[in-house]
Amino acid sequence: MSQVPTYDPQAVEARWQVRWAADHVNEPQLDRPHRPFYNLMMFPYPSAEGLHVGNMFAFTGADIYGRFRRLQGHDVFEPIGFDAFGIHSENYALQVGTHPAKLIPKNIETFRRQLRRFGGMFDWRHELSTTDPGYYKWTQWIFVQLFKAGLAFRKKAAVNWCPKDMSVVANEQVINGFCERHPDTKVEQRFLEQWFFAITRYAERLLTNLDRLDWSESTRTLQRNWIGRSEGAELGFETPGGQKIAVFTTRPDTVFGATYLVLAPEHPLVEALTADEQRRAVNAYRREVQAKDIVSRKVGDRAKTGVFLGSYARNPATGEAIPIWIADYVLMEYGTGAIMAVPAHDKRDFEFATAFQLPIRAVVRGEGSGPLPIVTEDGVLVNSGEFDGLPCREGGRRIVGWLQSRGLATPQVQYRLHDWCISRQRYWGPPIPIIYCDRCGPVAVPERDLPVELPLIEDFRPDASGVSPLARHKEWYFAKCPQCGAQGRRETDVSDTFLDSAWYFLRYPSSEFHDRPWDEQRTRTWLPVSTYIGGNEHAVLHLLYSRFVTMALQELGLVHFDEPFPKLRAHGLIIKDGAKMSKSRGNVVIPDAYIQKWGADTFRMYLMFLGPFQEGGDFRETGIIGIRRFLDKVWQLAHEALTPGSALPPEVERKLHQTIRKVTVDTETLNYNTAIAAMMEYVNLVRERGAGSKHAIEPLLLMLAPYAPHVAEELWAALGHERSIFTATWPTYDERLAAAGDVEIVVQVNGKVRGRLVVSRGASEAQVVALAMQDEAVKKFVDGQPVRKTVYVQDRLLNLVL
RNA sequence: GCGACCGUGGCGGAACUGGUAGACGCGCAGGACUUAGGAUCCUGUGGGGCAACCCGUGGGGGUUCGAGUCCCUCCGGUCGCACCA
Repeated sequence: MSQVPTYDPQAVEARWQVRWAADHVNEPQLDRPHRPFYNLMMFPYPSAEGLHVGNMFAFTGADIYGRFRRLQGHDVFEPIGFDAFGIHSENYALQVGTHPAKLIPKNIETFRRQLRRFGGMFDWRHELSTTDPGYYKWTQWIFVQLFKAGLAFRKKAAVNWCPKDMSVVANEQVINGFCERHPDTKVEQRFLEQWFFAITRYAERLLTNLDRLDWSESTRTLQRNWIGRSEGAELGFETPGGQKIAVFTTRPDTVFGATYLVLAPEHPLVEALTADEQRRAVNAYRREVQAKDIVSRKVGDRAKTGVFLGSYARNPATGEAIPIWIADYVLMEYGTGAIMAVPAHDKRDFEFATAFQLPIRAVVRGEGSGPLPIVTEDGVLVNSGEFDGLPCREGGRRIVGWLQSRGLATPQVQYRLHDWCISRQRYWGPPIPIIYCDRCGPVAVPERDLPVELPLIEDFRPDASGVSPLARHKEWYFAKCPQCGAQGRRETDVSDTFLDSAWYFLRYPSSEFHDRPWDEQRTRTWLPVSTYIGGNEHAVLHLLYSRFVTMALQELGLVHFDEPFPKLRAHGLIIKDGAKMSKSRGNVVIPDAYIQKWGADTFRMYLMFLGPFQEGGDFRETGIIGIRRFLDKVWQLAHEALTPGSALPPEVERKLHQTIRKVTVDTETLNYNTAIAAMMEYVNLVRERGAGSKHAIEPLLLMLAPYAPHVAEELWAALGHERSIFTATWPTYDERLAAAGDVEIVVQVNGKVRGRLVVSRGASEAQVVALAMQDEAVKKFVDGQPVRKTVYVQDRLLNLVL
């Protein structure tokens, strides 16, 4: 009997990583693949701290899936890259006093080393970094395409300004009024002229397409809520001065109960509608509101404040003159910036009317009719003229029709989604490729002049002026107008990082082409992405932006599909001691030391064994040993299984087929934890029966390969195979063999388990009942009483009801 | 406040369409082998009870022959949205 060598993960893993690279095993044929499979994972932001377990958890789960598909005969393309532009990187660079252009390559180097070490099946030929001019050339090119199509435009608007970042940020980057990157910093409101992408034009499509995407329901719900569609009508309230105040409402049925109007303090008509005697009060209020930051204005159940303008408008339904107020609970950015207040049927209006003693008129009678406000849409209309007695919904439709015929209403759909503000008054990003010319206006930089390179400047500090650092760089700032040749000025803002990542999946398969952003043939072959795996923290940001960009590109005829990620799976979060890992808590786990100690294979499997991949798990290092013991056992078994061996004992054979079935299903559905448990059960049985032959072990190694690729390769080779295990084929199972053998049937009396019987599969009810009645325990509980009813579940259970 | 998800041993977690609750692993206890062992192997391990049995999936109620799974209600937690008209 030969001596079994010791399992030394470091040696095994190093050996195979070198072999894989040398033999190009992870590099699929991109031009003529048989069964292309694009396995995408969300590329990391290369932080200075290096890859942490959260990243590794996500990448391992995605890599297992890719390797699984590979073994099932797909040509799997699994690229990786770096999302290295952005305020986050830049802030860190400022903090440590190193130029990001120096810092980022170092970080990327670290990430590369870690990503190679953990054994991902990456095709390194197609690595990309968003900071590479060869990449951001095309980010700028996309901007130009959208600009030419009228989808990128400049607009002066109230935008979110983060005083820490000293830049504007998108709505999606504001969390409860605080900056995404600075949870203690409230964003402010500034009126700036900024570049926007017209994502709202796609709101309806972004919403309806969700129905046909194979995404987890939670992610789709997040996007739906974010888009925030509401149906209603725009109603016109006329003033004696001839102005028409437009209000958006989702409850046109309650218009008879509108007893006053409220405009946002910033509403353009405020000036004109203010009566002289109210002017002082109105101006004071508007100043007060302006001084207040957005957060304290929007968040919380603040007491209502407001001021009467001193003028009136006509309720289009009742014809009554109703007072016009301004109040900060009405927001300029939603709807028309003005509302009709129906205090009887809206909580906010009710509070306001109560505070200022404004009239409250109920126009809906609900079931039971509780105290005001009655907000239900299930009631019937009252005090509404000819519409009395109609149910709310129908009444609403009829009222809109009636007002529409008088030019005072239009049915309308509103979205919560805003256009995407992409300007950033910062340095570390791709310059927006626009030149301002006094004669021609904003002109796109011609394609031949792209990229507009980000100049390497030492003084890249942002300031609070709202003007980018690039504006201080005069020789860069001035440029000739591409249209008329006159002296022009470059746009000095850079674009949002989320634009970089909104198209990276298009670049991967075509990354070697320098004359086109993506090759048409390659793109037709590989896209859309087969499976996308990533974190739910990007549910609205990255995923929504990517969908928008793809839709726009499709409409421009630049890609052949409108949804980039037909199948998306969100992984869970790894937590530590019940809490999210974060630098401030000091509980961030860095994988390197664990990989050093246990090896990448053990660590990969351990992470996957913590819990369901899509739910995450709690990291406790005590459990790692269990996985190591398992791999040790596999190692031992494989080395003892060098002979084909005789046929498997029936029990082992059955278990093998059951295991293949379970591991196949569980891997496909990303239930890696239970797949691993099934392999453990199988190994336990093989050992118990001493059945460790080649027959028993080879299928196990194939199933193990996605999870622990290095050790699987090593043992596969030890069993005499010359080619990589990833050129072999995933094992198949025989449903008949998996189901063979006897079964244990539970016998219940009145629903309580009283005995167990082993019978052959498919035994009839009569046979089982007869056997059960002979069982001592069962007999005791039946105790001679007549059995009123029997419930028999084939191969599972018999219940005797007395 | 609104919406979604969740609550199972000492711990992480299993349990297909309602059908043996606690798979698998950690930990723990006892034993074997050892100079030694934080290595390895074997046995046990939800709680109570000597046992027969009884009780157990956050609490209470319901449907059912049968409920962790379905329904109602309450409690607790996580996430998302939050004066969106």
